[in-house]
Amino acid sequence: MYVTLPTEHTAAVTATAPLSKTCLSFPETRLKTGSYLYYEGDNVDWLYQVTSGVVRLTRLLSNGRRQVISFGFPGDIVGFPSAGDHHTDCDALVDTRLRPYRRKCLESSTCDAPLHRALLQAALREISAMQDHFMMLGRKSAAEKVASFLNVMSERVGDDMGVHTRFALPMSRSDIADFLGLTTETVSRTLTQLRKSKIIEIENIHTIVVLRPTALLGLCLGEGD
Amino acid sequence: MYVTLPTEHTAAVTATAPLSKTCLSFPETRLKTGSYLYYEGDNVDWLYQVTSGVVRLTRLLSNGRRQVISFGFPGDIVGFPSAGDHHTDCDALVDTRLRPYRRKCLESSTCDAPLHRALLQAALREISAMQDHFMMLGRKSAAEKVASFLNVMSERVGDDMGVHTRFALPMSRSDIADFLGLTTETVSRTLTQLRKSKIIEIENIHTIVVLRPTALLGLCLGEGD
DNA sequence: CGGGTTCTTGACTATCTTCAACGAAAGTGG
DNA sequence: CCACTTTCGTTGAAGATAGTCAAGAACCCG
Repeated sequence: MYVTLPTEHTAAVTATAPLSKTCLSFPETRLKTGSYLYYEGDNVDWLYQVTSGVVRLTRLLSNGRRQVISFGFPGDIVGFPSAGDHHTDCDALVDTRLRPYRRKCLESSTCDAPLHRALLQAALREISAMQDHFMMLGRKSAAEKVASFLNVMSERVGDDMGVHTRFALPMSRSDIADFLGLTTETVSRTLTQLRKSKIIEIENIHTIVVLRPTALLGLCLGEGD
Repeated sequence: MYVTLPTEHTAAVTATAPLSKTCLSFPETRLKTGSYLYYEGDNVDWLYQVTSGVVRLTRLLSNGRRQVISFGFPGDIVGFPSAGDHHTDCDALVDTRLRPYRRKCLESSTCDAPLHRALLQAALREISAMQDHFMMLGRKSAAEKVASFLNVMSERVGDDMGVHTRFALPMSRSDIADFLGLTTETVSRTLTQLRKSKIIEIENIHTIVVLRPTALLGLCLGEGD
């Protein structure tokens, strides 16, 4: 999951259906909270489609700085290889199930052509979503970043409750910070501000209710000027 | 071209050789300075490999904010589609030549399997390079960003002059700023600082000489602490 | 040469980070 | 199961980094 621009209605709510029925292949992988699916530098044998739970893709810099590259929510594909290797660490934020696909199904259409096409399309969608994320990282204020993040979460995993939307934040404040290029303090302060302006309610640390979706959407684009 | 981490030696200097000899197909496209190869929203019919010159991929936000997504230098592939459409604008910074490949050669291996594989690998490399770029946008200071940018430029298009390296900056300061998530003023000030500390020489506005590559590399990783 | 754009530099300001303290939540071991 | 320890989240004050506004210099193009 990336922070894409709200204008483009990510119409298709990401589906968790199998990408192919031909070579349905392998049983789901189960991953307990905190355990790793792979590490940076590992050889890639499989790609995975998250079917339930949430994973986190991270990249570390020598001096301890960290970037959360993306979160993998149900429907997302994780594990695209570069030169055959993984380029990030991947671990589970909560108990997670993943449907494995052989790497060679991405790289060749011989074993399962529809699957090959689906994985390729997923890779291309990934590129496009990452381009939007660039804009967010490079050109948005802290308030816009946090608002955009909450907005995407609400669209992707929110429970519709009429005007309101409730969703869980399975990740920590520092995960959010490292995802958006901020500090935990700034994330926390920004959430508090959104709460005080009655745009969201912080039901508990890991549960957000969006009270005024339109106001939130406005903040994503930088209206509060 | 993205700002990747300097640790991983991008060993293979990106080659401008054709990706396939099978279906060598179409004559090179020529693009004059300032003219557009495609616009955001255009339907994708072709991908292009830059053979000479430089293109710029940009994305605009309603309020006038701009993100330069990447620069296309010789060897780079541009034009990866998302849902069949272009997701950025692309124009030429200088007179440019591009080798076109049919989109369907990316999406299916039927017409030219080696080309299909090569384009797919290029897309996967793109994802990996963009992940590094996230780190740069989200977690680096202005000085680190500019130093990293110069470092990548020097590796990609620098003329080796013994210890020194000279290269042209075909893009404006504001292109660099929009690429790195800074303002033109900050880019300019940072370059001046690098010049004053004798790490680079600004031969003229669009030509840089790296005088102390090791010092530059140090700044990329944030040594100047 | 002249006009317009781009680049640089300065002064000031805003935003975000840093450092620090405290409270809440969660994990651990007896 | 409870007390203890540790981690995580919030808040405040102070400081730094980068942005804004403005002016002048350098560059480019016709």
